[in-house]
Amino acid sequence: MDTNGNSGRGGKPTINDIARLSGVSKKTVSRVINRSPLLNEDTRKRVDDIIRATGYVPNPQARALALRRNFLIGLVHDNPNAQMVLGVQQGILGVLKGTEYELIVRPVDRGSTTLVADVRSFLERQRLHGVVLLPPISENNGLAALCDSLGCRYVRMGSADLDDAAHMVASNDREVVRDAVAYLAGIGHRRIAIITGPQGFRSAFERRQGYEEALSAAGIAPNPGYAAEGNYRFESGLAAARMLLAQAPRPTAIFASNDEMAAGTLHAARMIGLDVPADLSIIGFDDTAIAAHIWPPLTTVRWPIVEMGKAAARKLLAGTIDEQPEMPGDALFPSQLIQRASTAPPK
Amino acid sequence: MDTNGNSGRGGKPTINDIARLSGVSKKTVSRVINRSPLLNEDTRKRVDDIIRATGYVPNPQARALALRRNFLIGLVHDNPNAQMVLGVQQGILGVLKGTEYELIVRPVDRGSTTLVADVRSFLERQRLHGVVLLPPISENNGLAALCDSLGCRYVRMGSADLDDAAHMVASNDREVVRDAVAYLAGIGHRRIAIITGPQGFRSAFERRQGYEEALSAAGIAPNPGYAAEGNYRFESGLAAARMLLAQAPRPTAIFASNDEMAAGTLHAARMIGLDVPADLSIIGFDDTAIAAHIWPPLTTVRWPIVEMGKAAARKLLAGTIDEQPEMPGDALFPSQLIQRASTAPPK
DNA sequence: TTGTATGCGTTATCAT
DNA sequence: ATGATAACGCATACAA
Repeated sequence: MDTNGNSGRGGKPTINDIARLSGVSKKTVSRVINRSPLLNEDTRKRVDDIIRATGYVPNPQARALALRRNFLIGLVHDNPNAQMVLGVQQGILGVLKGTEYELIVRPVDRGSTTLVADVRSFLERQRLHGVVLLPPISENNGLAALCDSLGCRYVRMGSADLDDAAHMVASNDREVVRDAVAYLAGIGHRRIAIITGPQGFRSAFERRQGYEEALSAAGIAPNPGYAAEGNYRFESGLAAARMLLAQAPRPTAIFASNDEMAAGTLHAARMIGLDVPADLSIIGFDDTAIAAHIWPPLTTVRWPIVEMGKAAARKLLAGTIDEQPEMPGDALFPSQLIQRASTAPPK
Repeated sequence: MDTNGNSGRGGKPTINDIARLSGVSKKTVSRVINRSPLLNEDTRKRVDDIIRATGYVPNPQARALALRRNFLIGLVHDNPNAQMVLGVQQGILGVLKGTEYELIVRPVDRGSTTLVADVRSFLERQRLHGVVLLPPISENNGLAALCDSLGCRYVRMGSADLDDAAHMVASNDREVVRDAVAYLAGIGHRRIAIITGPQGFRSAFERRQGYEEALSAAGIAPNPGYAAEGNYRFESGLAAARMLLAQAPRPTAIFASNDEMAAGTLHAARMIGLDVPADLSIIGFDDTAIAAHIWPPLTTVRWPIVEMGKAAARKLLAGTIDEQPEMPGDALFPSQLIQRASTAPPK
């Protein structure tokens, strides 16, 4: 027996109400909802009018059960960078707005040995439409394979092409760092040091590669003492910079692989009485809020993170009735060097 | 006919598989899942063993349909402050971890005339277990009433008690600002200015009240020229500070209602050659990453935002099988003054 | 304490 | 092009 359909008293209208009101079967209503091509235009319009008039909205829970798939987009990450998580969220949500999709946020522990198993049970339970994988876990090929095997769409974000265009939103870290360091060389610096990100992060690798390529292009011999590793945190930048600034001869410029470490570098310089940029030029990476607000305002690299989040969401929605038009730049996300006041020619 | 249950071939086990395997009805299995008290301990254990052995997990979509309620917690906000959104998320997710609940993030537009209608359709569609309302929209009583009428649990976060304990997680902004300004007075400042937050924000109101109460307690007559309004952004802080510093006599200390505006104040001071803290003391609010990383490190107020997010989630989960123990501090979230290097006695 | 029948609101299958 | 009927997987009412 089919009793769902509340005959107008209380509650929200169901597909049966619409069917009864428009004098068709519920399957036909379903076809209207799902934009089935094999539908008489007249009946489509008639049903559509009733839907609009009643304010009917399909029940997502029932659809999820029947389709064995939810209208949810997952954001799976290991909180590498607050600015990034929030920027990506903002981008995704901007695209999801007005669609029937919602965003569900899922932090994971990249160090855990059960990482893949955790994500698996999450995906199996929630039956998401798709997920966005943030670095560094986006670099895990096992996770991508898992999504595939579970029939869950995915898009990986990262600093290099790890996957095909449908599954990847990449920035050009290497290239832009090459430009940044070339800029330092161009204004006369020869003793240029780097504070790298932690080993195992693709972003750290790419940025260091860009640094080395720029040195090489400028004919500067790499100096092992001019490279120190940080972990993307302020304190590590401070420590790394102190080490770097203790070298003889002292570097006249430091590229820090993110803004937080650049801020640490600034503190380190100040602690030994160095003026920035007169005695030391500093370049950061990310263009977080801190970059423009410290003194001197930091020359840094701006990463179009919100746009990348949007692109990821658009790729996930491709082929659905909520499909968003692919944007021209969805394949390439050029970062750019933002020149502020922390860089100057060496004395 | 009852055919769901896949007899072991492919797919994940359903409640019917468990029922068949343990020789009971599916209703009994359902009782085990939902911890029904009226259950023979023997059968409970037997079914539980099968569940564990098979790795059975109830299908959330089916439960949602039958219960007409989802196992989702919503975070509804209007992005007032990135740090805050992320901190609350972190707190909520920390509590949700290990439970069957997930977090769904929903930005809204507080300026929209359809705000309440938007939230209504969101809640009606998703049938969330509960929502966390962030300021400033948490100050909207209509939203709280809406949640109530929809049978959706809610917790409001804010700077003052707007609701009963079960629905409110509040910080003591007024009190802590009173302490902060009293501290300035205590080290000798008499000309203390304030940069307020935007009108209409309860946090702005509370912080200003705290400022005025402290002045009054210190026997300092309020000077209208020593108050300027900002909008919580860097640029507004910069502009407000320039105005304040143009007053004669010039204030020797400025309390900025958040860190970003405090950073703007620092820039304004530097632009006219003032030394901080020798010529001007500055106190901020939030203890965002920027506070500790600018120069000089900023004296500010630390707001236990992550703990507040946790408390909100715990209140939402109260009474469920995933109930988390109430923590001692779940009613009170004392902020504290973090003394760093941007404050000193006046010259 | 446990089981039977039925509902939850949608989509899929297979007719016509 | 449209409809009748059976899934989808779990919970509730009522019976036993």
